[in-house]
Amino acid sequence: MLVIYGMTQNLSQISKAYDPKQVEQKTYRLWEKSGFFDPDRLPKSYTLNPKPYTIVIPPPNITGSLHMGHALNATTQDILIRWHRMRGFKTLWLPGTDHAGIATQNVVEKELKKEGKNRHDLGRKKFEERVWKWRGKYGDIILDQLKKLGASCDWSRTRFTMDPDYVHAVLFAFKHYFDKGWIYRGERVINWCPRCSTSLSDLELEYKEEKGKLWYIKYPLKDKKNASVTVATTRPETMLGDAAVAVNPKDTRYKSQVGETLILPIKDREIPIVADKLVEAEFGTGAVKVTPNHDIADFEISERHNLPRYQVIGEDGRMTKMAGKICEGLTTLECRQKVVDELEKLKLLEKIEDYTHRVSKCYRCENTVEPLISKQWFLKMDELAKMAIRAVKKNEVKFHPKRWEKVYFDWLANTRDWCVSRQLWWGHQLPIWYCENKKGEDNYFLSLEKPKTCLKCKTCKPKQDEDVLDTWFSSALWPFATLGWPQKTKDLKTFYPTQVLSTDRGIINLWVGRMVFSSYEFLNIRPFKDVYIHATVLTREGKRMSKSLGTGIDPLELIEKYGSDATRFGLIWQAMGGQDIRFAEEHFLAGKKFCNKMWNASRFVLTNKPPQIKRGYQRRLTQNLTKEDKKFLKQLDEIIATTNKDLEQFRFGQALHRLYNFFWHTYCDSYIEYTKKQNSKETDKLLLYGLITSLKLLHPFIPFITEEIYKTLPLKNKKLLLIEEWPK
RNA sequence: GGGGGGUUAGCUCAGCGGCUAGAGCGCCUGUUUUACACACAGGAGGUCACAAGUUCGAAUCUUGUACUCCCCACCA
Repeated sequence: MLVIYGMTQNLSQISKAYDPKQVEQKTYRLWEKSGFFDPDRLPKSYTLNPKPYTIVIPPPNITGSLHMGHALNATTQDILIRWHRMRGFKTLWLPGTDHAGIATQNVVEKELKKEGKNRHDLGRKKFEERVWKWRGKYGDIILDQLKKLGASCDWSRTRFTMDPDYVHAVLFAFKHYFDKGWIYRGERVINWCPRCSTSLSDLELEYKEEKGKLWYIKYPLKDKKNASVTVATTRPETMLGDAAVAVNPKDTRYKSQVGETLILPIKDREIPIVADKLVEAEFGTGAVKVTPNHDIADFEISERHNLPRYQVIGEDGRMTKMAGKICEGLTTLECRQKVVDELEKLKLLEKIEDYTHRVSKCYRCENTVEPLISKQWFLKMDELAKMAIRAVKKNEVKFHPKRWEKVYFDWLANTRDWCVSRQLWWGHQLPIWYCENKKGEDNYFLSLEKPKTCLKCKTCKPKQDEDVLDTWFSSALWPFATLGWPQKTKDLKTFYPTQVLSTDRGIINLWVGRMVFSSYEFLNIRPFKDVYIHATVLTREGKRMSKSLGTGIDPLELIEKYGSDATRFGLIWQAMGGQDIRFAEEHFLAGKKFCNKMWNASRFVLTNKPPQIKRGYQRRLTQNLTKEDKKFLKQLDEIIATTNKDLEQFRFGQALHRLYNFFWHTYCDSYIEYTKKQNSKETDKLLLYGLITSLKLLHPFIPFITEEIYKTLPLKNKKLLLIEEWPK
């Protein structure tokens, strides 16, 4: 019989092997019940030194379920959070989810498709209701999964980007930019996904190499019989919308021909030859067809040369009336064949070459993106981008590892104005209203509420713009909108700015940059001090993990198999600061073994007449100790120091390796073995003290088992390890 | 086209100017030594991608080469 934690327990009751299933759920409930995830409910000692420490979680999509990236990122953040909480900071980890406009809309549309319906059958309102219903059912699944991992988020502060308060913040921000004159409506060639019927930003594209052809087409000169200029194109169907042929101004082959007129085949339209620096003389024949409405580069050329515009492809991805009778209504691919056939008949097809090129795809549905001219809303980026650059240049925001700032700078320095409108139904609808009576460009106004009367004509019932905002427009406000902005809330005052943003390298520009400038614009302060870019988890073969390819690994299966602590261990064990980690299951096994080792070492210490020591017991070098004791104390001091240092520098893997080594070899192999031959009260105390310290140091990494063992320690006035004092 | 990683034991990775190059997993031999066989004791296994250079000394620094992965970009 032995006395553990104030109650009598049989030795046989303590299992020889550690079983995470017996511990993890139970322990998580204990933490939740304690309320200590909520910084306002932390014990008094935490309010004496009210230094806040805040991390906002990168809000996962409501379509998501936990994948390896989330698991690694959540563990990383939880380590930082638990470490700081134990160090006495007023610690907040704020969770939440993102409505993820296009992604979620697609999921619900797929569901509808199974019922043989589409969103237009329902209508906008019913469709939105349907998405809300979907969200209610599946929207928080991933947050529940994070709990399985041990994430110590303050769930009472969970936010969603479509919460009423959050919607208000988004519209408030839009109005701010609008009033400043930074929001404008314009016609541009944008990336259009015909399947999703929406515009996409450049960052929302994915590229795929595709084998195609390069067609060489002769465009006859108007005034010279039998003479022509040959252009090369991968998309012959777009020639129906050509407005010119362009050559490089320095290209001697064409110099004399600039200004002459060509006859566009099939359409028999007269088009000029223009000189533009964008054209590369080396490509194809050095002469390029210019299709202003269906190519971003061509649009720019057309602006410089004042060319007319012909819209030959519609938003449905089919050829328009303007394409001509023989092509109208055809898909672009059907039309391509038609055009090629016609050209052959006219003997204007010089040659066809095989050609592999990059095709833009929608990042959500993988359909080929169609560049189209369209009226969209833009946010001026020049000032904002400058702010974002300055913040990092002045070290107010730091990237870890540092090299990622280059990705950030490169994008910001070259970015165009941000197309913030999306033709979706799920999202924050633009607070723009159109007058029914007024014509022309000055026919709209902004109103956050539904206007009672039209601000333009005072008589009509204005119609709201149907577009919604880019989902990233709302996530750009995440760090402060979640804390109550634009209201001057207590939370905002207490917890803002946040300390660390931990995220994936894939969204440095999509998200991080935009949060930085938003924060400076609205609060004149950085949103976070450190941006930690965590490793990307790849397959064992070094390929991207992908659900659709079936190469993904489900972290929940790992938790099931090895336990949550071992899963965290396995991820962090490999997170050495490099960019990629290949999935290797043996590291999770190592985690499981390590937990077992801790379990048994603790069993040994606690079943061998453990000494009674006080909770705040601090052993320091004194003359009463043996040589071995002193050595161990020194090693203990060292591991405390290196753990702190590693964590300060985001060296999570290194910290864990050192702790592993310390616990297994220094503590178990060396010190425990030594104490077996030793009969000294001081040594026994030190042995227990060493265990306590190890539990504390390891708690941020493997919180469940350390908490469970701590529970059984013979300490007076014990608290949860969750809020115990970090070793000094 | 531009940029950034990587190449070290069978596998996944540390080490990034200086003791016989390390860990986990795997493998081999032994041990049921009363915390742990998810363990312990011991062991095999590496021209640190290649080449040249700097240095008293290089896996570590420089340059080049090869292979590989990832970003970005308006080569139609």
